[in-house]
Amino acid sequence: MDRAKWNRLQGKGWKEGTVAEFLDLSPEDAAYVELKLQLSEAVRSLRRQSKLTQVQLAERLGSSQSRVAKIEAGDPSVSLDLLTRSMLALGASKKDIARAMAR
Amino acid sequence: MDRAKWNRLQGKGWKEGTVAEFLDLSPEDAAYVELKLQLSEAVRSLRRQSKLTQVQLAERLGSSQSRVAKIEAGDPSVSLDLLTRSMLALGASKKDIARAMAR
DNA sequence: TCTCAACATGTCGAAACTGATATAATACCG
DNA sequence: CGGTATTATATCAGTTTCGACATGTTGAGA
Repeated sequence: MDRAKWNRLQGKGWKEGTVAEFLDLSPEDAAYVELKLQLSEAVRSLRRQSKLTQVQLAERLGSSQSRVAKIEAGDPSVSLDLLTRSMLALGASKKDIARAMAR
Repeated sequence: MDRAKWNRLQGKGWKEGTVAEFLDLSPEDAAYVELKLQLSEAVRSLRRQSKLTQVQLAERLGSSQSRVAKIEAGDPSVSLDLLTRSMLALGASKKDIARAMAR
């Protein structure tokens, strides 16, 4: 998976949109991108449901507000590990995470 | 999640066993460890089903045999990202990955 | 036994990811 | 309007994870 390609994804708007078959991504790469985006959406959604600010989630994570913002923005510098740990920090179970990924 | 703690997990046998409530891990940390171990098992299982050697999977991944061995050994130096990309390289879908995680 | 393919383990420099910091938008309320 | 809380974006040095390499172990077949 190419870094530059991933970055181009960021550039465009594609807020709401479904996915990224709009670039020449292999099905594999597309699935990987989707997985990360779905988790980032799930984090934002869960955090809001929990009535937490980004600062508060950052505290639970031992991280910073700016990183939480990046997590939720689908920033390419955010790993699946961090996305997953964010879900767990919000009280999500393995099943919850699996559900968010399978969507 | 403490690095040293994760390393101690490696030390003990606990091959087959269910999980890691045998150390003082928070439910969160335990879930994170479980996720990684479940995926590493899924990778090995899928690779064998596909009749591939570690070298062949490494080629698909653009990686090396030694890293694939670590992936399947649940080595702490292996990220969820790499585990996930391994599953995808083996043809797994998002749902397949979710299934492996929810187990 | 010897050979060979498959797998395991340790190490290292390079690349990716991280928290922190600074600073800029945005939004709500007085 | 100013003030305050929340979120967004950029940058950077420290850490983690990476592929690669070297080397060791295992198991099956001759």
